Amino acid sequence: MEKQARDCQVDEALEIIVGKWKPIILLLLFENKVMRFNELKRAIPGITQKMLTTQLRELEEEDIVNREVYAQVPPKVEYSITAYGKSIEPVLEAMHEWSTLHLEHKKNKDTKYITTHTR
Amino acid sequence: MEKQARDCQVDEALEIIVGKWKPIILLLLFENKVMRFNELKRAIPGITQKMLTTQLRELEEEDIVNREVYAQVPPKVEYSITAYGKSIEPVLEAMHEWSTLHLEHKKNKDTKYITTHTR
DNA sequence: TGCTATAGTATCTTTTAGGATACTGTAAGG
DNA sequence: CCTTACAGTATCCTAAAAGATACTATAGCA
Repeated sequence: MEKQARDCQVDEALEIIVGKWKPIILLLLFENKVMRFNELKRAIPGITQKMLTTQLRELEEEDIVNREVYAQVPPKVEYSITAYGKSIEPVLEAMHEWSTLHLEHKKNKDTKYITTHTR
Repeated sequence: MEKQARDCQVDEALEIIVGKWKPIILLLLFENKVMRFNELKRAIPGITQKMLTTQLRELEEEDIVNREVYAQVPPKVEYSITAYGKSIEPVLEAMHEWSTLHLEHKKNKDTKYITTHTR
């Protein structure tokens, strides 16, 4: 039953990355090192405050993202990737590379479909 | 706005792999090359027929998995990874590796927690 | 004659993720 | 005194994913 064991481990990684906004949050933090809450919000069109909060909390919970609160008014909260969080970058990169390939593959299928069924 | 472009591409990969049973299905097919429907079902404890069917159909749709039907009774249907599907293996592997690390990381956190709060 | 194996469908219900909207407190600036 | 920026909560609602359960056809076997 070693197959199940392996599966569980893949699921572990998935749980971190899955979430509609997590990949983009991580990519932004990898690029910019440190970002404030509203900075992230502005950089991610379409996200609501609630969604940004919950996704960040989940990433924080898993020790991927660091949250630093400054005792100021108006509030200032900075997010960054933890030392441990950096270890996930290769996974994002593998996915990014494959996605590029996949988009290409889909494009070709579509083209084929169109030329086959039109004249 | 190159950030959004990158994000979209990661999402592409995620859509393929996400689905509660897709990783284990893919891992099994990578290992065993060819498997019949019920063979998969028996290898994945807890999955229902409906779930197995829908997940396989989605993978087939994306050209990751091949479905071969034999005109027999009782039916015989064989599933395998397509040539294109093989290209996704590095992604699974990156995730698998990181997951191992992550489990280790979590274990350490838990241990720390326990020793800190008991006596 | 009934039973089994195979590879599914068809329905219905539950669970979870995601989203819309409104609200909070407080300092600085006009 | 009113408004803005900031970083959130609190509620409610919808849509999508997942799950439970029952059903299908048919050849071969005892």
